[in-house]
Amino acid sequence: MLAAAAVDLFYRQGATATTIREITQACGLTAGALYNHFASKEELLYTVVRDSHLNLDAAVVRELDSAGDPPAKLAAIVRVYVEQHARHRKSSRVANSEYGQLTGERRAEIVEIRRRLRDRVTDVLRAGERSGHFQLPGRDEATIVARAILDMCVHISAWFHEGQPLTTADLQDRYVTLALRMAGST
Amino acid sequence: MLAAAAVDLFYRQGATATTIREITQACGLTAGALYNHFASKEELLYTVVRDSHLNLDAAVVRELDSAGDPPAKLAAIVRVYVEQHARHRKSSRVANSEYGQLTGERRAEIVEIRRRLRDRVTDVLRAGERSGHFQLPGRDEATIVARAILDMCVHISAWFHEGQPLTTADLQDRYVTLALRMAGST
DNA sequence: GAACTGGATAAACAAGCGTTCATACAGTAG
DNA sequence: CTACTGTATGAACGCTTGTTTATCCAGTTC
Repeated sequence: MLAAAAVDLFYRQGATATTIREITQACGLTAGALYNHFASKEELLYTVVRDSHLNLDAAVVRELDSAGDPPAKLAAIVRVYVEQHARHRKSSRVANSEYGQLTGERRAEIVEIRRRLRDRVTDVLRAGERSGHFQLPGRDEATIVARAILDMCVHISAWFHEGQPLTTADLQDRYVTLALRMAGST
Repeated sequence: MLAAAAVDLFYRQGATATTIREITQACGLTAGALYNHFASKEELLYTVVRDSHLNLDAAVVRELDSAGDPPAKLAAIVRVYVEQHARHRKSSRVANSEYGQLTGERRAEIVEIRRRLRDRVTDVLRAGERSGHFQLPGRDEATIVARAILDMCVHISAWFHEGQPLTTADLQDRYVTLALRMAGST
């Protein structure tokens, strides 16, 4: 409940610009009540950001396992990313734009998850390059193309919202096509 | 000088998390001195954000005029975007991630510039679709493909920094290729 | 040299921040 | 009934925030 209110406010105003009193008031509580559930404002942000990243990572792993060749794997990843950033756009956007406010170990943990997520895409692109399924636009380009694909997928959360005429499923189809084209899928 | 220090701090910490005293201290001044140059913290942010947007817009218009067919125009836009977001990554990133903190008329002005920038890309994609240079992945997809291309270009500023082995010029070439592939350039 | 200007200062301001704490109260267990 | 746990409260804490103000000083202009 508190976490949900926090996501909503962080999404609209940014985490730094959002007040403990705003968050608790949105749940009909007073400021002090928050500290029965979270040790600090940063821990609350950390919880929200980590949950979003872990959900995404788990979904990617799940879909990756049940996909076959590199094009199928890339399509699966893109499908998951679009789904996550379209359907849970508030928490996803908070996760992506506010994780930098974390400090120390918490920040390091999130950065590590993000590196892992990026590597999964890079690995698929490299495998596809070797197998001849993909033709990337340069030498050792997998990391760059991975970043480009992820940037375009992640930032859906900044502008998309479900409704006429474009559904999440539509968006998934379009973005899979775009990603495969970027990879030079044959 | 003050604006440059502000860009640097906004880039590293976010605008809300950055203090007037931090900005002025970075220039060897005290807090009050800022108000000889800017009416408020928001006006300082506004100046920084607007300058970045206007520079980008001017560069896009200039290059667009001297490019021929739709593929050349799309390539020109991507070149400008990559250049701007790679070489001036701090101010670009601040412009893109902090403009939402502006309020009222100032915010409306920036939102309008951003819409115009997006429309320039959409128009090129539509023209290329009509002329047969492009084949977009669906019906009336120009707006979506435009967003995807811009998202991937803009967010270079979050991870790129000039150096070995990848130069800005390299990145421009790669991203032009990616964008043309996304548009289904023949 | 008098008048004016632009820009700097230290000090203060009210408001708001995240956080703590003593207290209270409802529900559950023994 | 008693003890305990979980959670809420309101008031306070010390600190920081953006901003204002009276004052000062170095140049420039006449």
